[in-house]
Amino acid sequence: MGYSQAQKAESRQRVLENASRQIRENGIDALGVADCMRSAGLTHGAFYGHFSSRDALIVEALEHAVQQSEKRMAARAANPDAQDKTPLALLADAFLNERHVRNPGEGCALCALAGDARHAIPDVRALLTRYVQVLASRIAGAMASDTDGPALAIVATIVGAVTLARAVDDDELAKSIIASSLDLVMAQDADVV
Amino acid sequence: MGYSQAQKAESRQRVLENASRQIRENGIDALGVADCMRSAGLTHGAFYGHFSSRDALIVEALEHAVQQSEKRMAARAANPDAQDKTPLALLADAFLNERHVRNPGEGCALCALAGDARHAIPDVRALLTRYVQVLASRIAGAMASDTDGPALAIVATIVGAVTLARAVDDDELAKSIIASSLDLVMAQDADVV
DNA sequence: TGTACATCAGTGAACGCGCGTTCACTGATGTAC
DNA sequence: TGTACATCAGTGAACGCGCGTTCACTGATGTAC
Repeated sequence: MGYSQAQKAESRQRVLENASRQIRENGIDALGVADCMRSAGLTHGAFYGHFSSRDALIVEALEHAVQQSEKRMAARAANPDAQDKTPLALLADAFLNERHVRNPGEGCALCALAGDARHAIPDVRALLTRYVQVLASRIAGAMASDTDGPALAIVATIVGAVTLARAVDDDELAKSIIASSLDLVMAQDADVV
Repeated sequence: MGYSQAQKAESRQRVLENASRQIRENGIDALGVADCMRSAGLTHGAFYGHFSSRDALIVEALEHAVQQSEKRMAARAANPDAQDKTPLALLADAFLNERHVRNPGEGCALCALAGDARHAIPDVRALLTRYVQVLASRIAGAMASDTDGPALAIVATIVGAVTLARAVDDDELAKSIIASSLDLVMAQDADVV
């Protein structure tokens, strides 16, 4: 066939972005080498020209997803619109909404893969561990109170709510989980004792 | 070889209990037919004398885990010791402790499998959905307030906290997640506005 | 600028492996006489 | 109570299949002259 050098970089990027979406959508175990190559318009044989192994792709795809999330968080924090909302409300809304629940492939990597992390390779656990800390410090920074106390609990509530809303087979229950959790998180904004 | 009828029932129970522990410990995908037969002291060929398929075993093993958790919750609610703790504190302590985090195989099926549910067969999702509702109504019943509002959020916080504590590769962070989440849950006991 | 050729992105067949599942077989159990 | 035999829990080899990985090959790209 013949492909230019520029096309190779594009191919690689396409594979990476597809894999990043697929692991969030279907889980790490479900990512097949042939699958993600096919969805990038290639055959499986070309895979090892781009990545040294399936595990290497998974780590890079997760890095991509995490970076994407962190960029979005930074952009949202710097964004001056919606000034009627507190910083914590802005952050919580970004995770606890129906669109995010319905589209794991484009959403937060931690919400999508928290359950997979325990069984994943060390690099994956390390990446998600760091992301937990980044998320917690963003939450701590967005809160009225100056203690870091509830930040990790809020991360737990957000991840648990999104995970459960996606887990249950009842749409109404899923909505209630999100609504109830959003209320609980927001309540932490006010009560500086 | 030759085995009595009573032994067959014992074998089946052993396979079921092993599978129930294994799916909580390693996830649903990781449960192999040969693995769980071997850990029950049998060879893989005998499997289909007990269960019609791998999926059928998974559903029964999960049912077993859920029933076990529900029994334990009922027993704890009826247990009169530790009267210095509120009913909600008793419930929260049962999930948010280091022993539970360290031993997913003997713990709550929802905390262990919330992330897997999204990719699992409908029967598994249905079982875990019901369990979410059972847990939420137990929490609602244990609270001072008479509104069901925060119950689902507390379920989310508990499941998220246990999932994250098991996910991260840093023991201190895991402990902080549990401690912070326990504080957040306990705080819901007091503030009847 | 035009030609010859080395490079290398991508193809598709093939590999070993582990999995869920099937099945012919074994031999103690437990029933029928 | 003792014997003959059907039952059936468990064994272990075999099956098809999909997976990650390898590799000989193809043909346009892009460089050297």
